[in-house]
Amino acid sequence: MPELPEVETICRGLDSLMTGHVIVQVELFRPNLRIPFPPDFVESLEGQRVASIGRRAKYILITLEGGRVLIIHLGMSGKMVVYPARRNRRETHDHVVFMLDNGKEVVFNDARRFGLMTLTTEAELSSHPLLRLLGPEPLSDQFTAESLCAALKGRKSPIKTVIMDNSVVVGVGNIYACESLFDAKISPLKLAGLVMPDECGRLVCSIHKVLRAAIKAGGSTLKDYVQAKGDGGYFQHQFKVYGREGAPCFTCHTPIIRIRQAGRSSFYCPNCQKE
DNA sequence: CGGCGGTCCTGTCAGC
DNA sequence: TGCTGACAGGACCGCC
Repeated sequence: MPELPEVETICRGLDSLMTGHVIVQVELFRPNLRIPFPPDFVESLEGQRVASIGRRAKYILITLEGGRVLIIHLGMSGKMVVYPARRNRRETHDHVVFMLDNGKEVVFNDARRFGLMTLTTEAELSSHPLLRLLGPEPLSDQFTAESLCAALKGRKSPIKTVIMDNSVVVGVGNIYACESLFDAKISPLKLAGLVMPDECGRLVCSIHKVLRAAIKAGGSTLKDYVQAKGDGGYFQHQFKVYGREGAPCFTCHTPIIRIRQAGRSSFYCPNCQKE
């Protein structure tokens, strides 16, 4: 499932493919994804020209010239696949097809159906229930050592769980939480409220560094991620701890261990990462 | 209010 | 080979 770097990469791909083009036809192959499609979904999109493509957290935002905004979340397994021309048949788990005025098809395919699509307007975007309570973007000026410190104050959960909390900072999923904590040399088990200001500073720097590197690499490809233009990213080759249980730490050669936190796997080096 | 576990759904892989 | 259970990149909801 795409994390923020993947979503960012997909947005860039979709921008070059869709912006300026008219969506001539929309086909739905099921009545809902994680939530139902709005009743006017198809008619609101057909005939509309794409004005711009944006992103907030892991939500893809497709703004139409008429002022409506299509919100897309890819969930765990969703992908946007582009075909050069209309096809005769569908792939398994193709749920939504957008036909463009240049003949290309943009297809939303999502095996697990944790993804969603809905509509809003530019005016209501920031107060939309899905977006309203989101914390700062990790690569924005709003996410600083000071703001992170303030958000961690008094929190009794482990730091790893807290940086995955979208009200603290958005877009840090399981992979990049593990990788950022390794880079910052902080144990995922350390209680958030005990993370010191200098560690907050390191963690913010590490989140920046890891996300930027991943975006530069075009996202990470695991199993079922496909970039908007059909290419996979290659950041997975740069993982230092994620998925490396039992393998030697690249820094100190201590075996990487895996634990379970809030139902998710955490990978870390018990020697390099301090509590 | 914060934090945790359950849940949505399907596919894949390890182990027997 | 075939079955079973664990696990997978997210995020909401309800319960304590």
